[in-house]
Amino acid sequence: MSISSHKSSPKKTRAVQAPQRSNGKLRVAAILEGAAAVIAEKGYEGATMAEIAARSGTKTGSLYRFFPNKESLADTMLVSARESLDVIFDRFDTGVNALSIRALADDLLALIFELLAKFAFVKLLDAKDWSVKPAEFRGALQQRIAKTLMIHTPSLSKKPAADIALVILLNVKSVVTHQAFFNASSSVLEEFRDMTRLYLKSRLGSSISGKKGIPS
Amino acid sequence: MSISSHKSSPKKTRAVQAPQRSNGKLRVAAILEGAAAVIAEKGYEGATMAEIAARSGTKTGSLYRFFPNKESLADTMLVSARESLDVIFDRFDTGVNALSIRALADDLLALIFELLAKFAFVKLLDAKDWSVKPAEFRGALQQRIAKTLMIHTPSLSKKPAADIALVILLNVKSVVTHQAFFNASSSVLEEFRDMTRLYLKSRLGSSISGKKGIPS
Amino acid sequence: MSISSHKSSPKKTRAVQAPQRSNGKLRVAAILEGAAAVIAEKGYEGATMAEIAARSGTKTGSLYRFFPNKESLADTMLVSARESLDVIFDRFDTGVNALSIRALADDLLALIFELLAKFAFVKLLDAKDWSVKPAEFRGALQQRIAKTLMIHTPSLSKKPAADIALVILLNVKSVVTHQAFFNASSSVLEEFRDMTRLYLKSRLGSSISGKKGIPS
Amino acid sequence: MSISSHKSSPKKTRAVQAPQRSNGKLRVAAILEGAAAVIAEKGYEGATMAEIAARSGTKTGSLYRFFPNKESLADTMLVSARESLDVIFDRFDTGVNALSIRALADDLLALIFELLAKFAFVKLLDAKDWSVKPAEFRGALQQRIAKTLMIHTPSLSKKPAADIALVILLNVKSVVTHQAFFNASSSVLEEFRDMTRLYLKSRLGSSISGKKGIPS
DNA sequence: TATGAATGAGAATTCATTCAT
DNA sequence: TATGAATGAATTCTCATTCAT
Repeated sequence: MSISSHKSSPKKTRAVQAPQRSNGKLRVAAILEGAAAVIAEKGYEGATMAEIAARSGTKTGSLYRFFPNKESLADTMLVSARESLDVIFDRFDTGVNALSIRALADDLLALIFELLAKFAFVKLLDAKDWSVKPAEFRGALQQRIAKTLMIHTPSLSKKPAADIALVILLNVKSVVTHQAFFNASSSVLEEFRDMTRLYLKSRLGSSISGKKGIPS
Repeated sequence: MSISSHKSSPKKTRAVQAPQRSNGKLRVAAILEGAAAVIAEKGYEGATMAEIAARSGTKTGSLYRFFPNKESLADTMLVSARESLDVIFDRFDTGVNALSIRALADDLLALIFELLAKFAFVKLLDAKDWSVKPAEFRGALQQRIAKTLMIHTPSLSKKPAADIALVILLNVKSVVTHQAFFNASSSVLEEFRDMTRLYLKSRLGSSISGKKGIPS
Repeated sequence: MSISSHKSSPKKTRAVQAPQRSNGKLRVAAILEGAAAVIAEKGYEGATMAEIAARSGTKTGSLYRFFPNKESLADTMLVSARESLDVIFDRFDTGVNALSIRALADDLLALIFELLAKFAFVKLLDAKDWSVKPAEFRGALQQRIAKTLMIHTPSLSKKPAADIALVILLNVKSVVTHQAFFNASSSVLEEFRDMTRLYLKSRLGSSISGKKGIPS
Repeated sequence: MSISSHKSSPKKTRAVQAPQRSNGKLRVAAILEGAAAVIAEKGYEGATMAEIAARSGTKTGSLYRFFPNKESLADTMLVSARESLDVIFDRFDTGVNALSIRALADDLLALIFELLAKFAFVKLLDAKDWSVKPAEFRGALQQRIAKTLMIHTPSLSKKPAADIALVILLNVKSVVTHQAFFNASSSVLEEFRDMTRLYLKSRLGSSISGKKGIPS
């Protein structure tokens, strides 16, 4: 997959190559890493190509060798993040059937929490988006959560699953962004975990099939 | 669009385009209003002094007669918003004792929702803050919510009240920012209302003092 | 007429004002003059905003106060040139009836020559155009010449008049650009004058109405 | 598209995309060809080394193995074009004696027209030159035309021959650049052909030596 | 020898802030 | 006092040219 496979808006078409030497691959990796860091910190608009370059040990000119513009650089980050999604969730789904609702809430929260930490740059649902890609990513994540919910509770139909997934996602997001501001290891996480348990029990618990553990 | 028309927002003196014989107070008010509008729309970084001036019926030069720089202008906006807080909440507190937990959840949600709509410029908990003031505002809002909770449930002590307040605040924030992206009339609002009810019942309901209405 | 009245391509819409203080008007005039000089010398692409600014005694930032971008700056030059056209030609038309064909050729050539010298920046029919404006200007000039020809020789119909006008225009252009390269006061001008006489006689002379002087 | 298919252009070895085991000569030829194509299309400034490389089936790095810089690459192009001149004109001169003035005008025009099409990259007499080489090429072409004129009309002395040659050259140039802008099948070509006939008759016709065909 | 990759010097454009009238 | 105007620093993006492998 060529790095520059972003049709996006009718930007200029320049010859931008995927890296072909090991050196180049390293450089691209460094750039993506630097970009992730800077964007996570300052947001898309706030991140400057100069700082991304500096944090990658390059000069801006080199950025443009691999990415046609700032947008495509940020988009590429998201695309690769999206590819990790399935891997991570598929593994999670393996054991999901055995979980009590409470455990499901806890583990799902932890999983997504980790995910958002890893892909901090997403700044999910924040400010203005820089392209369609962030929305696509959010959508993909939501749907993936919904899928997992339906695996756990097969009686759940599509629409409510999507709704519940969104709520869970937003809950994690709340904690994440809050921690960014009050890095205090406050008790918020506990509160949200508890609230999510309550919520999930109310939504998934109606399937009286008591097979899954005893209610807390 | 308010969740439930609790209290229609006041007058709302629109910025005047026509030459405005400057009573300093009026001019400052117009500027703050213009700034609020522009920042709500574009965020702090995205807002330009030129546009703020235009939307206030002034010129950039005049902005600097009243505010030394962009940051102080935005900060002042926040400070004046913070002053409104007490007024609004004090009125709300009047009737809060009579509310069932469910009603408390609903009304509090509606109130904060309105508040965030009115002070949209805060872009609460979003991206990078431009100074300490946004955080201070968030803190003030959280504390004010906590105070109201303690009025409703006197047995509640400070720390848990603050935690609960934060959760409620973040819940509203989730709905607000989500709506900004999917202005779809999605069912998210319902979900969050319900979740908040569950959460509040679990947190405030332990005070068995059944005086407050019948459980839903 | 606002300076920035260029709808052109969907460029960003920034607040660009026409100058309102005498100082500003002077500055704009200086800018246009500087731009004309630089563009005449280096062409549109070759001209940098920095050099235009320098030659106008300004900084690039000020350029953008009056013109939203490079293109509109160049276009404005052309628009004002186009406005001069009618004035100049109308005066010329006054006496055109009395001219012999030979004199018509000579005087018309001289007039257009002067014009192109004055509006050297047009670099008529050269390289890539920067917008539609140059083509419009060329078209306007051609049509204006054609009109004059039809005044002189009323029997001339529209199409041939336009053709002849184009040839004359291109002849002048040849001389002008050639002189730019071989600034030698070579005899080219004489040659072209003579050729144009021959050509005009062949095209306009068929109207045997000998009223206009004796053939050379 | 040639005026009249006097001589179909030679082989025209297309640039090869496939890995080209570099016989230096071949590689250089491919580069020159690519450069000619790109420069003809975008002009000297507009042509990028990257695009020239791409169109030559090479990489920019290799360009610099054969040419020290962009200018020398373009210059070399011109030099090789200049060498073709004599070949083409010598063949033309063979039959030139038999031509009537009218035929001379027509054939010469056609020949130069083809030439300029073939060496389109010259963008003759356009905007700023990139070095002295373009001027030299123009001079060489002019002199070669003058030589042909003197072969046809031996009584013609050097200076007038040069003048006439320049006029003819500029006439073709006018048509060429005009067509670049109004690719319309306009009647300009006819007009210029006719004008050139008139002009040549006036300049060469004085040598009453009626040997050459009947006047049209 | 061929060629990915690196880079430094611009270029256009934006904007907060200052200042003269 | 109000406000046009001036400007310098920053930002995105481009490209000829150099270099290491």
